[in-house]
Amino acid sequence: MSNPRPYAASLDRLRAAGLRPTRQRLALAKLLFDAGDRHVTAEQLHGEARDAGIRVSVATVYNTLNQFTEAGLLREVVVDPGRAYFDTNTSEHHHFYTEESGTLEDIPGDRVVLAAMPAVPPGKAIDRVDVILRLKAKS
Amino acid sequence: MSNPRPYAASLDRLRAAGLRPTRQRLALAKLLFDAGDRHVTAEQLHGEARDAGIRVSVATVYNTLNQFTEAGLLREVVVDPGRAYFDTNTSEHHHFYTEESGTLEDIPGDRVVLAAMPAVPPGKAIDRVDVILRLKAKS
DNA sequence: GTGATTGCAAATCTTTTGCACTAAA
DNA sequence: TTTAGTGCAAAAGATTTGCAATCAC
Repeated sequence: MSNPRPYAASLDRLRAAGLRPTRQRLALAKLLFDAGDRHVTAEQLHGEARDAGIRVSVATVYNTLNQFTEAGLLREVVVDPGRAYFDTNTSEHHHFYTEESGTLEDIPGDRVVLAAMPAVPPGKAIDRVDVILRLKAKS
Repeated sequence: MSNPRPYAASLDRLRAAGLRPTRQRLALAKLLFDAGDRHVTAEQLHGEARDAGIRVSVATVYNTLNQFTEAGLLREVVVDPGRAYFDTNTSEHHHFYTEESGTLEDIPGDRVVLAAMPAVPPGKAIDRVDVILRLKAKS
C-alpha cells in the first residue's frame, strides 16, 4: 500500500506546467489531482491541507489555485456570486449545481449540445460555453 | 413630453408584487424598468440613482434588488465570482458575457436549445438552465 | 398609531496585496 | 547565490446586518 514516491505524479504535472515544485504546491496538487475529478473552493482545500497536516496559508492556497488555473491544470467554475469553485476536469463539459448544498457535478460535454448557435456580436469570438443546470430538491 | 404620472407603471408593478411602494423602491423600479431590458450591478444602480438626485443608501439598493428578485421582478445572472448582475428580463433566455468590459447581452431563449438533456440525479429536479457564452475580442 | 422600510455604520466574507523571510535551482 | 515562492497581516471589494429614525397605511 505504501508508495515509495507519492509525489511523483504531482511533480511531473508541475514541471510540465512550468511551475516550480515547492512543498506546498506538491501537497496541494496531490490533494487536488490524486482523487479523480473534484470541485473545490479555496476554503475547502485549505481545510483539507490543514487536516492532512500540511502548513499552508490561505493566501498561498488562493495563489496556487490561480496559478494552476492559469497553467491550465484547473478550470474555474462560476455558479455562485461570491464564491469561486475550481474544477480538476479541464476537458469540455458542463455542470449540475445544487445551490442548497453547494454541490457541483460534471456533465460530460457530449451530453449537452447547442442546437442553434446565436449570432456572435461583430469583432467578438466565443471563448467558452458554460452550461449550468441548477437543481433543487424534487417537489 | 412631460408625464403627469411618471411613477404609475412602477407603482402598479410594486403593488402586483406585494411590495410596499416606498419612495426609493419607486425610484429604483423606474430606473430599472422604464428603459427596457437592462443588466445592472448594485453599484451601477446606486450610481444612477445618485446621478438622478435620488437619495438611497447602498444597503437599500442591495435590499431592494434582492426583494425584487425574490418577487420575480428581476433575475440574478451569475457570470462573475464577486459581482452580482441583475437582469430586468425574467423570461427564459441566456447570455453573452464579455469579461473584459463586464458587458452582458441577452440571447433569446429559442436561439439556444439543449439537444440532449442529461440524466438528473435522483430526488432532484431542474430548477433553471443557464447558458453563458463567454466572448473575447476576435484574434 | 403600528409595523414595514430605510440609513448608516459596522460586521462579514472572499480574495488580493505588500513585504520580510525561506527555499528551490 | 539568485530568484521565485511563502506566510502573515493588512487591504480591498462586495454584500449583509443591527438598530434607531422614518414613512406608508
